[in-house]
Amino acid sequence: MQTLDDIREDEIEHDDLSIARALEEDIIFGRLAPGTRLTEDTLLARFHVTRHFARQAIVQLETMGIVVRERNKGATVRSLTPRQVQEIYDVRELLQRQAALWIPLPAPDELIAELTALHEEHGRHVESGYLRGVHETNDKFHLTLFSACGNSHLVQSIELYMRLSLPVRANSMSSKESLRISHEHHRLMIEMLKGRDNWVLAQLCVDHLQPSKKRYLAYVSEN
Amino acid sequence: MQTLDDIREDEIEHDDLSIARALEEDIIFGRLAPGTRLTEDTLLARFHVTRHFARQAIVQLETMGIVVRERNKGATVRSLTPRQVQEIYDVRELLQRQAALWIPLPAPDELIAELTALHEEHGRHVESGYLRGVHETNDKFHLTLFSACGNSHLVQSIELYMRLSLPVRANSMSSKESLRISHEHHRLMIEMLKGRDNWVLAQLCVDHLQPSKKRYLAYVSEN
DNA sequence: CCGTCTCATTTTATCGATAATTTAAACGTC
DNA sequence: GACGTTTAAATTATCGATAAAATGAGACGG
Repeated sequence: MQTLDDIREDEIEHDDLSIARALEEDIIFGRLAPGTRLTEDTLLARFHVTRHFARQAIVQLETMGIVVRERNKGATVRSLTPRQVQEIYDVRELLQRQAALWIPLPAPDELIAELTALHEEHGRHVESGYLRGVHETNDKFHLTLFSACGNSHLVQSIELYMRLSLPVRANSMSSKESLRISHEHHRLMIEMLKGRDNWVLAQLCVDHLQPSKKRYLAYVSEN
Repeated sequence: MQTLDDIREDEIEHDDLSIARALEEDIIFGRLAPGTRLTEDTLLARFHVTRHFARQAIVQLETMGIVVRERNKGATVRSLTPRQVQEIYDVRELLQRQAALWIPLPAPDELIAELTALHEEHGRHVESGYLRGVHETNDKFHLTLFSACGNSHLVQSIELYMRLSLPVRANSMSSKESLRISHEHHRLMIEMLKGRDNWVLAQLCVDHLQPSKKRYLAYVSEN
């Protein structure tokens, strides 16, 4: 397997936020396994920044919940027990269901248009196998959708839990079939936004979360 | 009014977390009004720590959500618009209701005992007018109660939103009458934990939030 | 061979100093 | 007197160096 030291990013200028984002991506694409140690010096070498920024990036990752830090011991990529996964998804479902219920239906045309555009881009990335794009448009699609509920704090919390479940969702990125199913779900959501039934929409949003959760739990139980 | 510069804490040794806690207290007791500027040098002088810790304390406060930072401009105590207050409380109610619904009833004796002890301490602080103690035992009471739901992530989010609503709850600390009402609510909650009806308990937990929210919204609308 | 006690190495935590940025005031011009 | 420009003060951001802590390897006694 590729180790952290093999990766170099010479050209780009990094600040702590862009480092955090890069590492976040490494995690979702499985380049950084849960439990991996994250030393300051490694980041320092990889991103060519001062200790200050490497450090800040790590505290960033900590507040984003995708890394855990122990005093005087440094950071490791967070690894989730099945119990934690269940807890996180229970809260995720709670938050996303409520957000869906709060969206005023039928949704305005601009929102439909915006989501449709994202949906099409998402589809293109799925077919071309460009995983980074899939991930980005997927998250943006959901965030845009849920923002329609009108409660920015709720959306922020949803975003937090999307990040917490990053390692869980990583698995599902590998199979094109599951990506297509996910894409189809999105289409249905847009359809529902044109209607008037919040409950169906909410149920759809909750169901949408199940596949990757189940796949992950099945995966860890057999290992 | 007392300004930040008037406060000195010479004796005590501070780290960034204890500074954050001290400032958190200042906010809930109204010593630090929303919108107040928080410069590093001020903290430096007040707590006699190096710039490093003052700085870390501020980023702590930022992630706790009780301070906002603008790049190259520093931090100010977060001030909430009525809209934001409404949003925060909507999510708070959602989270706390669900936590209450998830608590297995009837609750085990140890939990009842623990909560009863906290409840009595809370009562003593209310009567003696020791506000710091009231605040601490109050928060501990709710956290202990909600922890019984078995979902630590949900509890963490509840904690976050308790902090976000700090400025709102500050108002309610001033009147002993409202503290007594709150205390009575707690007693009822303990009673409900002995029973089997999650829905009544949940409703109680939601109702418990209303007074301070309403008082705050009424307060800002007349100013 | 096992434990445990140095000691060197690795890694994180802290510090003081300097650089960069913003803010506000002083100044001059029209 | 209003407006734009320059300068000085205040404040935050960044840096490199040093201190402190944890880790692991090897030495030593049992």
